[in-house]
Amino acid sequence: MMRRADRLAELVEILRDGRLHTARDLAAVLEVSERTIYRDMDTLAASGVPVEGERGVGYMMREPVFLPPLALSLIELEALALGMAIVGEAADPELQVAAESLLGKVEGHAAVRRRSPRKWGFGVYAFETARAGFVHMPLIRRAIRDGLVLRIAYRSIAEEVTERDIRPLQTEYWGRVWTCSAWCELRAGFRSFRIDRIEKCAETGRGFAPELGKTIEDYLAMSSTDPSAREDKVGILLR
Amino acid sequence: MMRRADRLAELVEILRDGRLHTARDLAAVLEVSERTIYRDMDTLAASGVPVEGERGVGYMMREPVFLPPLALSLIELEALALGMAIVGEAADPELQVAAESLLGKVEGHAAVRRRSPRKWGFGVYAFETARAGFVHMPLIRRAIRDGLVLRIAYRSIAEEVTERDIRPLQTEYWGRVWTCSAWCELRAGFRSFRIDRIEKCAETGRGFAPELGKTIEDYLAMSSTDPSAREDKVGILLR
DNA sequence: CATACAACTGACATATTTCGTCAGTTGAGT
DNA sequence: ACTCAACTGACGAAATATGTCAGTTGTATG
Repeated sequence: MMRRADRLAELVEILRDGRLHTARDLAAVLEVSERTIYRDMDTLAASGVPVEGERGVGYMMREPVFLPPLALSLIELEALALGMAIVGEAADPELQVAAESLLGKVEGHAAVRRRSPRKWGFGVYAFETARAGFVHMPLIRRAIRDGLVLRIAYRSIAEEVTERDIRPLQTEYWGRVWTCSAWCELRAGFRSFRIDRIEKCAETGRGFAPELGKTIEDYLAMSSTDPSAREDKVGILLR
Repeated sequence: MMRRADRLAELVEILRDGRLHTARDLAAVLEVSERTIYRDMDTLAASGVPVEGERGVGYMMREPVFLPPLALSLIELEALALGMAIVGEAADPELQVAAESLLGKVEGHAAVRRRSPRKWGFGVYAFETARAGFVHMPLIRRAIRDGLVLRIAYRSIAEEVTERDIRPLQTEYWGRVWTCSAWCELRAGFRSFRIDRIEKCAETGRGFAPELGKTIEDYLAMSSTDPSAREDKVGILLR
């Protein structure tokens, strides 16, 4: 029972690697006929999975997707709604849109009962400073994902502007501002940059691979050795 | 195609009302035999949906669940992960657990490719003040959901402690502290309480229904007429 | 205690869906 | 022209789902 549904899920799981797959290969892996694969592709496409096939080439997925589990509890739903509300308020437009769309899908699917006009018993109010520098965040996120070296113009607390190449490792949210931790090629060390103080930000065209002593793990290991560092940082970041 | 799957989804949709349903009624609505309903219930239970049947009584769902849509994009996944990270850091344990469990389900299901040890390129660091008063939040959330009057002991900024009955309407997250907006029966007006300053909090046993002039809509309509109110509030809340 | 109710279970025949096979067509690149 | 691989339609075989029937087993109620 349900073997078909399982196969569809596994198909998506395979296609998530973003690479090319022929129906023949998929049929071999899943131990069904090619015909079945073609039918499954129809089903997936009809369900909104962005899979595309090209004659003579194979199948690929436009963008990675994932299939969530099938049951969330009320409290998980509430956590989701709160999280999306915060993201919608405190993150850059790219993530805002995603958060809205995600919550929309969820609410749209849970369409039946509607207890009150205001469904979720909370509001989220972020600070203006969190919004400054949002323009750079999509690029920074992509740089973290794909390992791109960025060139930024940064205005320090002392109002001095420096231009430098950085290898972004992680962004941090402090409830009021966003920062980006990176390996700074100018200073040859780890630095954290308040994203609202980044004046320019562009790709250099160079990429970077994880390098001993320059990875996010190294950075986190370093910071965690000094227990006072975190509190200090908060103080500095938010004054 | 997929008629069975659709029926299962509709079954959950019906059971979401949290009330009692007999197999006979469900069979009538879905236009299948009772036997099929029993088989479907097996399937749902096997899929982790918390549905329980009691002989001689009927079927009920322990806690409301919902079935998410089947495809999320990468950026939506990232928004979800960020949201859950923030909730996990800045909300009370009940929501923390839910956020963790939700993200766990999602990641567990998307188990295959794992580009790097650190999957999400961000960290979230909340303030200690956000954590104070967390003990009361589950009760407050329930009171908002179910319309319960609460009796609280509140220590004002001036350090005066008052005891009062309130009708909680909404909680707000300000990036650093949580507040609860409520109709205050003592002052006969809307008040916002910093949750970390609530010393005691208990049910009164009384409930309340939406009442003209005392609803969350009235409150929001009122606050929005004064554009400066919000900024003031932030200043006060966060000093 | 008897009765009603409704969840459950097993068996078996029937209906429906799903799958494999085969025999094509189409479109793109070489 | 040729290859590759996505696509399509048809049809029978296999697997699955469903209805019917005939029970059993807890729970609640008079």
